[in-house]
Amino acid sequence: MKIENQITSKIAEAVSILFNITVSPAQAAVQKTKSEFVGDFTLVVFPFVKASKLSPENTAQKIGEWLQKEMKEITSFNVVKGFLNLELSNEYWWEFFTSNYKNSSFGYTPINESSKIQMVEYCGPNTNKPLHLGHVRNCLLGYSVCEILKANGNKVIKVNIVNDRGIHICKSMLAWKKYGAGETPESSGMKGDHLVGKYYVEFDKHYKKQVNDSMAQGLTKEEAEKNAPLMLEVKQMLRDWEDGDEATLALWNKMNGWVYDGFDITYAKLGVDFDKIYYESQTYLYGKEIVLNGLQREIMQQRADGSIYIDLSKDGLDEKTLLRSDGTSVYITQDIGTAVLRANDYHFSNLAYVVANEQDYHFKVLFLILQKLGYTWANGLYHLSYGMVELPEGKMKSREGTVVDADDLMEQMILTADKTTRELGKIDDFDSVEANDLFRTIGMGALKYFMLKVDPKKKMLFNPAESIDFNGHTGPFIQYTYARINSLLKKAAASAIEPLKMPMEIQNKERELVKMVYDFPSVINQAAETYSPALVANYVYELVKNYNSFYHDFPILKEEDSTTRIFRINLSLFCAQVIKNSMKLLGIEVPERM
RNA sequence: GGCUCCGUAGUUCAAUUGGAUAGAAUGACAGGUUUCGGCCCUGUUGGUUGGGGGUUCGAAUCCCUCCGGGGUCACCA
Repeated sequence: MKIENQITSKIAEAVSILFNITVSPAQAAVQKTKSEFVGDFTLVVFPFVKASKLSPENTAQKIGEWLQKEMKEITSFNVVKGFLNLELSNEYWWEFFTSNYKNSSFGYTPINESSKIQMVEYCGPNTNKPLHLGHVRNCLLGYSVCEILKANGNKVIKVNIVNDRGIHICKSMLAWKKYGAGETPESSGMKGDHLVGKYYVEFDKHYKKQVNDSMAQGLTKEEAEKNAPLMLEVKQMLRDWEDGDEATLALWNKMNGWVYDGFDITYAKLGVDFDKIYYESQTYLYGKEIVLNGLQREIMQQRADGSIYIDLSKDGLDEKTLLRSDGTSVYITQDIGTAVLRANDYHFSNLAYVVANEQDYHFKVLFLILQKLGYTWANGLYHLSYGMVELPEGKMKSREGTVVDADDLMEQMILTADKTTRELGKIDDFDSVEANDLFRTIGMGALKYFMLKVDPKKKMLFNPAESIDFNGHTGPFIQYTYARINSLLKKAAASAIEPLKMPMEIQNKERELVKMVYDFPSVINQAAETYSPALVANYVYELVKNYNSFYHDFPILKEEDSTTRIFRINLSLFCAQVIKNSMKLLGIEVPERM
């Protein structure tokens, strides 16, 4: 049992005996003492002053005295206004330190048979264009959340949903057929997803020209758009696809194949992966029977024209159409089908969708419908609604060409890491494989940290110039600290064998570090509960800053007192381990040297 | 317009979920045994938490209102 919880239950006991009141665990809970004050844990006593009929100071004083008598771990306390600061014994912290400092999986909860199954959907690409900056945030978040959930003791299943059908992919196909002259990834040397994306743009170009020409001849914009030959052709192509026309399907398969080869490269570079990929072309028909079944059970209604909808007005939402009058599915119907399919495939207890907050309304409706259909697992659905990525000049607009491409972005980061690292000249003895691996580690570390340090729920500004910065609150800063500790530990290898004993004197900064690594498991827990990698990112940064300050102020290998020296070496070891484990949760590697 | 999310140093982000004097980074300026790896460390500077009201021992956080911004309101996805 964690010491905070022990203290909390003792506090409940204390106020019951002293003031004759019963309090909730929340009221008796302690929090970490702020660093400006002396102490380890703090109780806020204001909620008890009415019952104690004493001043806040005296209330705190009484509780403090009682706790000090009852708990051997509490050696002293002080009172500032209504705040009771408790200080734990060095022996307590020492006991914690010695029993965990060598544990390479410190903070991680093991997974066993009774672990919950947690599914996470992320990425969600379309097959008509390459991944962009928005997908990057999505993928990094999704992957990191999965790592955190695993570390918190869940069985995690990572799934992707690929939007591989519909008018958008037909546009690329048609343009390729008309203007492509048989171009392939091999013949052009282009990555498959980029090649297909090129023809999507190509379609738009020709289409716009047709529209403009018609408008010049006096048609309204609407008429021109609707009747442009290209638009009519592409709609016919979609019908052909739905009818199973062989030539159309063959072209579709070929071009999607190119795209998937391209995506695989991008996923690998990003360091993300999936246990199962769902394709909309395979699931889009599945929701229909569920809706029809819902109609029979009168959960849904039918209009005179045959379309089927659900009335959510009693829940503060609107009517939502689920099947068109011609009987075909709409987007949300596919999502209903896919969700049921997944529940049958994996029997998850939770399913989190990593999708941008522009779809908040969609998921509200989706979850509500699934609940109304009576699926028990529907209560375990969660929309991890993250904020959109914006650029200094505003939103990304594909029409204005301001989209930041994922592959280009990663390449830029790695090139910058290359340049910066070579300038420092510390890795002159690396061969080219080692060096390239390092540049990738640093460049991707910078990018990942930059995107994960901000609260997922908030929109974020992506400033290319700042993201590439390696100083301050950045990934490379953390990686550097790790590499430096690693170098220290290598040199210390011999002396570290001596037995670890508690030093006579423990410095404040050492004590702070011990307390910080002690927090790691609860940081993981909180990050898992709130689906927030940002908590881990900010925690590890704080730890690194504290370590650097300690490193600056105190000798480690050069410390003359051997007991203190051994302690400091092992404290460094413990910190390095927690840094590494934290970064792993963010999907970021740490280099042994840099 | 309805619904919804957001607004914190010049800028980018924090703030233990209602707790102490709102903290970091960056920028600017000033400093520090580059020999345990200086991609480091220490200062100074910078705030009416968008404005106003309310709730209470206590509000950046909860409620109301106004101002400003985003998203969303399809038989599109």
